[in-house]
Formats: sequence, structure tokens, C-alpha cells
Amino acid sequence: MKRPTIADIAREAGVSKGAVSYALNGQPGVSDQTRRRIIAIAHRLGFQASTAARALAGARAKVIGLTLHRPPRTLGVEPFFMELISGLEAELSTQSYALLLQMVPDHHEEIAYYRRWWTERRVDGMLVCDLRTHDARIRALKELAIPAAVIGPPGELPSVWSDDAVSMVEAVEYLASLGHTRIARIAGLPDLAHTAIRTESFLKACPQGIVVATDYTAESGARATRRVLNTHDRPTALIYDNDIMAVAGVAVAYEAGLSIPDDLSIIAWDDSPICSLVHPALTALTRDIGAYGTHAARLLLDLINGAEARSRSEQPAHLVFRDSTGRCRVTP
Amino acid sequence: MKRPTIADIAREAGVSKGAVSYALNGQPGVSDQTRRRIIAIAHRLGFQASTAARALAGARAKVIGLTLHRPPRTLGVEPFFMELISGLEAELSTQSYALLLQMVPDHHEEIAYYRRWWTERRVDGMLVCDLRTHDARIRALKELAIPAAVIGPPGELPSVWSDDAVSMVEAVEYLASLGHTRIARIAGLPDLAHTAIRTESFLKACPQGIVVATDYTAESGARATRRVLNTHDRPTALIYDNDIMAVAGVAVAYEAGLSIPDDLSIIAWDDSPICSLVHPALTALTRDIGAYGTHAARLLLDLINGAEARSRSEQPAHLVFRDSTGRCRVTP
DNA sequence: CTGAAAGCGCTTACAG
DNA sequence: CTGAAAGCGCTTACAG
Repeated sequence: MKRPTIADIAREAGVSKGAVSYALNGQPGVSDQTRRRIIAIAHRLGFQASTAARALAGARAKVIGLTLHRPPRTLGVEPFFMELISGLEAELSTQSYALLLQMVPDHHEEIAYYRRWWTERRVDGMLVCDLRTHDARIRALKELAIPAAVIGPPGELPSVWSDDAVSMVEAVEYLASLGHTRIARIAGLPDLAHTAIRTESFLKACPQGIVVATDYTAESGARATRRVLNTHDRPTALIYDNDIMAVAGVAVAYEAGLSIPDDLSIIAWDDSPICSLVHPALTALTRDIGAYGTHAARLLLDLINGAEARSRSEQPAHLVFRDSTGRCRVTP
Repeated sequence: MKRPTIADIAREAGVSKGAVSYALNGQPGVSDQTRRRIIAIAHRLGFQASTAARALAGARAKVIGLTLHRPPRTLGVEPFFMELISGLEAELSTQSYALLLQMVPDHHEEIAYYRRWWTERRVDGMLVCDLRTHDARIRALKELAIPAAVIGPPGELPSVWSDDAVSMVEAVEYLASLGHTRIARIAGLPDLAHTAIRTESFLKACPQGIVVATDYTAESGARATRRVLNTHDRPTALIYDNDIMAVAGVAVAYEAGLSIPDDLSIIAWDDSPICSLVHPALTALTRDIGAYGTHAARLLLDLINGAEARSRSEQPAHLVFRDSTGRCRVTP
């Protein structure tokens, strides 16, 4: 009933505990034959090494940490994170790694968790999300020398990212090809790094474009939409930074008596099941978020294992054409 | 630079390591004065007990586990889980507990994780979601004697739940009061315990009602909707087991040339931001999912701490009236 | 109320 | 290639 330890295996195999440890961990120091015998016994006994003992002895915790810093109201809203976590797990589980998850109110607390988890040997590395333009977490992770990978734009730490600038250009050029010249961007939280990248790319591709900041909620998306639609030269096309705001924008457009896509074209970013369900179905920028997570996990695990680990650029989000975009009918 | 241990504190305070441990853990065995002095030194040194050493010595891991067993495609879809996790964390963090999260392909694997995490002392307790009608996990948890709380209908383990039967009756009676007699239920995965409860309650309140099973995806929701709308005596009201399927159902109804709510009334369960954004805004059964998570965490923590821990019934989901339900206009 | 010691289950130099 | 031993940082009986 009691769980087996290396001592049990050692006794049964007639070797020392050290030999068992070497055999099980693929270290040199035991003959192939002994190793096989030890592994067989371990298997038969259903041996599972204690992570606590392992960690205490200075080995791997077999856990990676993820802290999420989001306003609670927007958290449940975006499918992004569940898909990301799903993708992370897919890779982690292949290496028997688990994910330690913590919601944090701010960066200060977040960094405190880094420090605590690391010094306690609770985690072998950290994943960083929602990168800001000047992100204090990066310096903290470097100072603490914690293996860490960023899910977001490349910088001082290895990262997995998709080139949002490219995707933004694709969206703007598509709208331009439909004859749109007055385009507005309903942007996400302004201090997120990818928000800045998207905005910069947008303004480069569309210098006369309008940008309105939001906090990702439906309410702020609706408010932003009303604001841009109430201008004198109202835009004929809108690009939203998430699905919820795009859907909210559709409702506002209807209220204002506009028809989509005849009076107004709409693009959502990211895509989600909702985008294809609403009426009209939304043209969206889509990408494989699960793969994003899987690759981020792999990058971090490589880092932890001392393997070569370099930043990786994912396939950029690309347009999926649905019914919310059409030729510009408004004469300038 | 090296992190402080109890040995450092003991040296500085001029006491034994044992005394430090007692003082820091609120155990008897040290005088109040000594305790205060030790705590002050620990604080000054920025002491953080190593969870690995703690766990190895037989104390708390300060982690609770959550395994999620869902088909990947439905995972990202429902806001339920992110809200639940958000609520869990709110309580866990007050007691410095972290959440260990693992996606699993099936119950067999899930139980393997219970065993491993528990014997490794990785977790102090487990949270159980998505309860099935005959759920092998319950027996496994009892056999392993793992402190565990169920997020779902009450049974052999302490649980936090909301009475879905009550909510279902509320929905059916509301529709009946609008004159609807032909009502269909587009149900979720049939082997989930709460699906069975909802279906039973539905059929009791509405004996001639139709029930169609789905897998929660938009596609299966659309398919189920088509099926019930193509019957001779087609229903005049539909109750959906999630928001995504309800939205998909609206699209199907439009395709079929039906107008909502004139030809067809629709209710969604659970509610989500999407429900108030689509056109028409969906009448929905709503509840505080975050509180659900918070209370589940509290229950489990009480259990772990040996405090009295009894099952808790949350406020049942209640109707929020929007534009997708109306008087029945179809003459029988 | 306090101290000295054993033990949790591993890993890893260090000798042989 | 193998064994014996120290050590990771705690907790907790056991003596005093």
C-alpha cells in the first residue's frame, strides 16, 4: 500500500540507492544490464519519484509557472487563454510537466510570485504573457536567472510570437482593395506590447486612420464604435482587437441604422466560434492559438533542459473572409 | 544572495531549528516572546519556507489540483471555466495556495494523476469538475483518501452546486406563461450529471417536451436545432445548454425564415457577454460562476485544514429577460 | 518551554 | 562500473 521508493528498488535489485537513481535518470554509472533490470523493477513496483524529494535534492520540479494579470471582467471573455492553456498542456504533458497557474492583481505581485516560486523550487521556469511595452517582469526574470519564455513580441527573452504587423497590413490592404479609405481601429489595452505593434502597423498602412483605445470589454468596444461613427467623416470600415468588441460593434451599427457590409465593413481579431455564428458572420484574422501555446511550452522546456532554444515566429494571423466586409459604397 | 533557511534564523535568534519551525507555524512549544523575535527575524531575512522540504517532511504542499477532461474543441468555447478558475484563485491566493492544472484525455488518465500527485505530495487536495452520472473518479478519490470537493451535484463527496432543477422549472414555467406548450431542450453532453438533472427536471415540468443531445459545439447545436424545427409539430420555444449553441440556433432559425421571438423563443444557459450582444439579445439563465469557484476553493481548503466542511448550495441560475422570448403566436 | 536528533526520498560528488 | 555517505530544508516525536 505504501508507495515504493528508490530504497525498495535498490533492495530488490541488490544495488545501492545511488545506482537506482542513476539508472532511472539515464545517467552514466550503471551497466546497461543493471539499468534495464532496475527499470523493470521500478516499473513493476509502479515507482514514481517524489518531486518534493527531487526538488529538495536540487533536481527538477517538473512544473512550469504561468501568472495571469488581467482585469477579472475581461478574463472570462476571450477564448484566447483557454486555447492557449490547452496548447501548453499538450506539450507539457509529453514531458510530464504540470502547469502552476496564478492570477495576480498587478506586476508587483507577479514578480513576487516569480521570486517565491523560484526560490522555493516550485517551478523550473516561467511563461510570460501579455507583454507590456516596458515590462518590469523581464528584468526581474533576468535578474533572478529564471528560465523564461515570452508568449508575445520578441525582446530580451526567447519568445514565441506571430507578426501582428504583417496581419494588420493584410487587413488594411484588403479593405483598401474594397475601396475603403476611412478606416478605424478599435484597439485593445494601450500598454500591451502587441497593441502598440498593431497600432503602429495600422497607422503606417493607413496614415489617415483613426485609433481608439479600449479595455477589451463589450461596453468599451460599443462606446468606441459610437464615438467613431458619430464623427463627420465617419469611417466605412472598422478593425477590432477582439471578437467580443466586434460583435458589440455590429449591434451599435444596427442601432445607428447602418447595414453591414453595405454601410460599414467589420473585421475581428482574433477569430472565435462566435465570429462565424453572428449575423452577419464576421470576417476575422485567425491563427492557431493552440499551436502557439504548444510551441511556447516546447521553447521553455528546451531552455530548461539546456537545449538550444531560439525565438520562434509563428504563422501570422490571416484573414478569413465572411460576410461582414464588402465593397465601399460610400462616395467620399 | 542565497535564500535564508530556518538554520539561518535559528543561528541569528540563538535557538534550535525546531524552535524556529514551531514559532513560524504557530505551533505550541515556544514562548510568545521567542516566537515574536523569531518571526521578526524571519521577516527581516525575507524567509520563505521551501515547499519541497516541507512536503518531504510531511507537511502541506500548498497546492490544490484541478484536472480538466474536455474535448479540445469545446474547451475554448465556454467562458465558464475561465470564470470558475478566476473565482477559485480569488480564494486560494488568500491562503497562499496555488492551482495545479492539467488537461486529461479521459478519466483513466485523470485518476492516474490523482494517484501520482497525491503520492508525490504535490497537492493537498483535488477539485472535481464535470461530474458524470457514474463517476469513477469519486471512488478513486475516496480510496486514495484524498481531500476532494466536487463542483457539481452533491453525492458522496462534499460539493458546491446550484440546483439546476429549480432553474429549469423557472425557465419552463416562464415559457408556459407566455403560452408555449411545445418546448424543446437542446441538451449538453448526455453523460454529465448536470445534463441528466436538467433533462429530468425539464421532462417533469414539460412531459411532452423534446430533448436532443449535443456535444456543446456550435455545429451540433445547429444540427439539433434543424432537427427539431423540421418536425411536423415544431416547437415554439427552445432551451439551450450553452451560449454558443443558442447563438448557433438563432442563425438556423433565421435561415429557416423564422423570426425571433415571434415564431420561436430562445433561452440560453449559461449566460455570457455574447448573449446580450447578439441580435436579438438572448434571454438567459445566469449565475455567479466566480462565486461558485470561490466557494468550492473555500470548501476544499476547509476540508484540508480539518475544519467543518459541508456541501453548499449556491444561488440557482435565474432568468434574465432579454429579447429572444415572447408570447407564443402559433395556434396549436 | 527548549534542544538535539531522526527522518522524509531523492541526487551527486567521492572513493573504491 | 558500483557503493557508501552527505546533504537538500524542513517537521516532529522524544528527552530534558
